Amino acid sequence: MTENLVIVESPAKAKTIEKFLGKDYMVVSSFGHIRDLVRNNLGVEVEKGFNPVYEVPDDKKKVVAELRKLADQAKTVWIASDEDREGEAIAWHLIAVLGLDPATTRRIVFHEITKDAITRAVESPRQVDMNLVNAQQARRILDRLVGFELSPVLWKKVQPSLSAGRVQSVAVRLLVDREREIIGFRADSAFRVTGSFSGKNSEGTDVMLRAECTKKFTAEADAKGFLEKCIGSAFTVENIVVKPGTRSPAPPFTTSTLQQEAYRKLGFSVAQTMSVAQKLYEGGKITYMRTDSTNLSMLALNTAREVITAEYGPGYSRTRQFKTSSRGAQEAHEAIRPTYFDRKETSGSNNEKKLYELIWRRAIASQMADAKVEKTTITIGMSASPVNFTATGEVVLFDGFLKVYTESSDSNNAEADEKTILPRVDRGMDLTAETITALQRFTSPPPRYTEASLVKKLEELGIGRPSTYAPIISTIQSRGYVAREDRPGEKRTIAQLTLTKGKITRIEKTEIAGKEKSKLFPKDIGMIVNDFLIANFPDILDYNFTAGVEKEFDEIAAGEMKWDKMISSFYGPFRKTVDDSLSTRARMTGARLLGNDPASGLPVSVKMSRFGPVVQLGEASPDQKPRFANLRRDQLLETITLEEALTLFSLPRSIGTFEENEMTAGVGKFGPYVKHAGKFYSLRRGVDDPYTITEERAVELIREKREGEKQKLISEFGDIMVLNGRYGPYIVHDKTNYRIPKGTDPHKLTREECLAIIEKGGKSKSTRGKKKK
DNA sequence: CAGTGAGCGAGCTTCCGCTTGACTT
Repeated sequence: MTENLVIVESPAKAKTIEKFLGKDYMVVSSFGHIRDLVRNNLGVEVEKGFNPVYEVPDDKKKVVAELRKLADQAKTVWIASDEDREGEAIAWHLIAVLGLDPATTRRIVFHEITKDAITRAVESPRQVDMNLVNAQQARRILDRLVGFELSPVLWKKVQPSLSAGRVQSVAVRLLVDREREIIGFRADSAFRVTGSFSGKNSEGTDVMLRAECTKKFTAEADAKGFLEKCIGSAFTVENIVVKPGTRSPAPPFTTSTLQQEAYRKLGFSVAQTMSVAQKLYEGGKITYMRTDSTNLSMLALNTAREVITAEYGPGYSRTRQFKTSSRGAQEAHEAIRPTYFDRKETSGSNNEKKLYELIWRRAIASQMADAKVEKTTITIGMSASPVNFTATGEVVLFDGFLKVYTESSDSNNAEADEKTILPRVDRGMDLTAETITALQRFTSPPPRYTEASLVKKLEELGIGRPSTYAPIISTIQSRGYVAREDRPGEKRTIAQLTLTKGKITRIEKTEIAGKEKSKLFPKDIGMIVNDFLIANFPDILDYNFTAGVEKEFDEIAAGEMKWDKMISSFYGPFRKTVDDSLSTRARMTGARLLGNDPASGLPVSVKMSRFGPVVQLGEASPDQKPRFANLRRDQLLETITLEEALTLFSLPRSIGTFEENEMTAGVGKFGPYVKHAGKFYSLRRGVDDPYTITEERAVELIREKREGEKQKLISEFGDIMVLNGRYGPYIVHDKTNYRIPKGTDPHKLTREECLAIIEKGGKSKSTRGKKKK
């Protein structure tokens, strides 16, 4: 018989709390929500006042049965789910599903996980706040109505199995809008003039100084004219301005900022960051990783101060509490920080070590003193023109938090971040221009989103929650709306004029523009769905839709609005728009006529087909079948030209012979390939191109694959093979794979030993052929 | 196992937010 049963949301939290509460208390976890709207239909009885129809999902049945058993045996049940909308709803569902008495069940909340805080919480139990629960139900029902009414419209008007929702559709819109800005962008260029100056200062020291001209020249002739003026001009230090400044540390991590910095500093994807953080959390090394709060507990502030004082000295410590700035934050948890500040490093995998250190540094730095800097600007005047040159530099007088941590920025402009130290110069000092160069610089389009910068934007708009950022990124990719891709970029020519020793020379350089690494690109189906949704449901696709409904959820939580009234006033007009779009709108295919093929005179068009974007040559008629070709990964229906479309018909093409057999290059089910003697060889993504691949390279690929196959095969006994696979060596027999017992050398296995393993049925459980639920 | 691309129609797809394992050829 348990005296007290405490239910929390997370098992790791249960473990720590149990230690503080002593033996009269048993602490267990609900593993998040235990009940949800039914899965296979709308789950909302619209006619009955939007009555929600709940069920316990299959994967929660076990937890619920266990909780029910424990609750029956306990004298008092305490529900300690998080103190936010979702947590309150979990408490309410628990009471309903476990058949608890609302009057005697005690609802408590922990503000931090310390003995004091927990004892205090236990001393002041309350009852479930139904207004907060209703705000959650309204949120849940609205999301279900939007998702389950919009998606079927897409199935009818665009393609089956597509999806739309309050969050994902706006995430896709951000990417599509940005892509169109990039498509419409025309780069301008201007000449940036920089000079290297030399002189002798009042101490008699020779100094060199690089400075930038304050004027930019659009036309090359103007830049050249300016350089000509520089010949014979006198240069003088006109002014020196020294300004003190301070820099402050960033707040400790939230989910969103952790994802951004782990991407920028460690190259982690959003999902990777969360899975590594989960490991650290389960190991008790960091606090909870799904949080929107920058708040630190009193205990954390105090121990951080002790560690900083001991490690760096009292001058480096400055205790601060940060205000959470993000929209719609619910602050049920602390910021992400190390559980123990005195542990600078941790054990575990390399990634765990790296992420832990990042979290440690960020949290410690947030409790450190400001850095003191001195910014110097030197202005150089010239006799031949009113135009100036300026040099700026920065000196760190006191490093403060910079000793531990500097936040990275998203800009790929490393030059702009560079801080230089300037030499000592004096006002009125004469300078000689050693070289002056005018370099052509192009403006850049707005940057494409990375996974992490998209999360940042969503958070700014108050869309999505810490627990959903990673799933959102994954959903919009798995629906095919967007894809994470690299682009090699294109070469372009830039001009450079250099003035040295009274002579101007001109050279041309090349630079790579538009190179992208691991960026999110909208795909055709994403753009078509986006345009359809904006045309028909502009309100829901509005960037401020979530902010608007959140305001109403807050009113429901405050008891100032009825939840069913809010839902009803949304659903009326929404439902009408759904019906209108179903009855009036035509199918969307993104079709475009590009022109006519000069060779055959046939019309050339593009559209979204059942299997993806295609270019079509000719029209379907009883006596003629049109030809089709797939678009390339880096092409869009919206921007492809007639010329580009026509080259897509040149595959498969012959590229030469090898060992007396013809080689052809093409694109098949599994991507670009070279075919030779009936066998296929995949091309390397990002390296090879079926349109341009040479005979030599194709032969190289064939040889590489043959070599690889040799390595893969460890031994062969007729119908039994020992192979090297992705997860180590294994045995194949009769199309089934068998695990090799640990400690066995796969190279020494005999046919008899293999048979024994097969007999024993050391079968690896294969899900092949089975449908995943 | 290196396509397909029409149209019919059955039956299926789908949301967001809270939490962990399962399970890899």
